[in-house]
Formats: sequence, structure tokens, C-alpha cells
Amino acid sequence: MESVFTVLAEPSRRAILGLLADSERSVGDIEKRLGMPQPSVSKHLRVLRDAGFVESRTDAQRRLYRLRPEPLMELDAWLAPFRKYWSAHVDALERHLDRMDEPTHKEGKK
Amino acid sequence: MESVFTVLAEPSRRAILGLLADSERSVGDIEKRLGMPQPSVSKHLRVLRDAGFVESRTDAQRRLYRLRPEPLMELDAWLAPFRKYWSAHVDALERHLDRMDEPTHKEGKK
DNA sequence: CGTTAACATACCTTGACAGGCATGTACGGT
DNA sequence: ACCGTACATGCCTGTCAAGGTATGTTAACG
Repeated sequence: MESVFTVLAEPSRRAILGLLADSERSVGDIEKRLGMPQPSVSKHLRVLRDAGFVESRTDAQRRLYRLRPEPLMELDAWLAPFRKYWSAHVDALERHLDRMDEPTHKEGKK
Repeated sequence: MESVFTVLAEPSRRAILGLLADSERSVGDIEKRLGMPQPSVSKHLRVLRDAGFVESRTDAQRRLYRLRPEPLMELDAWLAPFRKYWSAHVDALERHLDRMDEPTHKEGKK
């Protein structure tokens, strides 16, 4: 049984969830919007499904995937104890996000 | 630069953050409470530190680690678009339950 | 100034997982 | 019945990260 966090560690998976936040989508739709090979999409959806993030219904040959709230609620619940911490630092997030604006950079040996 | 999600994918790391949510702690303290070897603790703290989750101050030979809010705020921000989604579901569920207005009503998970 | 305590880091090995590719399956149209 | 579309799955391989062990570093103390 995969942890919610393990599943979300994959950027492609988060991207898929982002798409599904807008609306229900087919595999081919996701494939085209994210520009990734279809088997990858299917595999990621499989993981998301096993973890309860999504569910699918069948429409002819298409499989339409949509979000399920439970795992995200679990994440929200995990986050709860920490929330009291940043009530003081409300604007610190913006400074933090500004710093992470780097292209994919692979170096950095020390 | 490691993603917030990648860092949180490790259970030991989440356990450490859980401890630090209570209070500032030394490496040895974490080591004993989690029952894991000291090098592991140091390595995880290193990852947490590089990702901005924690910071340390020096007290004699000890290093005291404490939480930093930014990455957790980032996680909270990521979660925001989905929050409205499941709150809609909860609302729908409540409306649904309102309709079946029954006197003897215990909680029911599907 | 040698020793011990507290922590960090370097090295190695192993396992998990994502990507790529090929193939399997299910459904619809003609 | 055949073919194309839409999606799933199996296999293989490279990569990367976590755990274990050993060793380095810094500070306190007699």
C-alpha cells in the first residue's frame, strides 16, 4: 500500500491531478495535454487509482478519469498540526517561491 | 533542488517533522525517540535542511533543529485548488444527509 | 592534549521505480 | 469478419536514493 506522499512525489502524477481538478478527462486527453507517451499516462493513472486518488468510468473505448477526494483530505489532515506554525509567517511563502525559479539544472557537486 | 513532495515521501522524514512540530530538538533526541541510527538522522536532517523544512542552531556540541514554515506552506498552497473540490463533495454529502432527515442517525462511512 | 561526546560526511551496496518499447485487450465502425 | 481506435500491461534497463558502516570534525572536560 503506497503512501499518499510517495504517490505525489512524481511530478507527472501531480500534473495529472492538476488536470483532473478542472474536469473529468480521458487518457488520450491527458496524453495530449501533458505531451507524454500513452503507456506512461496509463501507468501513472494506475498508481493514482490504486492509491484512491482517482476513479474511472467507461465511455465506449474511452476511460474517463476523475478525482476522488479522500487521499487529498488525508494530506490536508497530515498538514493540520503544522498550520499553527505559519500563521505568523504569512508572507514568507512568496519569498520562498521566488527562490525556486530555476530551470532543470543537473549539476551541483561540492 | 528537491521537491517538497519528494522530501516528504520518506516516512522517517515525516516522523522527524512530527517531532519538531512539538518543539526544537537535538539530533540525539530524535535518534532516541525514533530509534534509528544517528547517521540516518543526520542525513535526513540534511535533506530537510536543504529543502528548507528545518534550520539548526548550535548549542555546544549539540545541534538543535527546528521547523521552518515555508515548504509546508507551499504544500498547503498546492493543495488549495483541490480543497474546494472536496469541500463541494462534503457539502453535497451534507445536503444529501439533510434530506434523509432521520431521528436515530449514527455516523456512516460507506 | 588526550579522550569522549555529539554530529556530519564519504563510500558502498541494494532495491525501487520511472521510461521506453512492444504487445495484449476491448470496443466501434464499416 | 476486419480494421482502427483507445487504453492497459508486461518486460527490460538505467537511475537514483536509502541504509549500513566506517571515518572525519568540532567542542567540552579533566
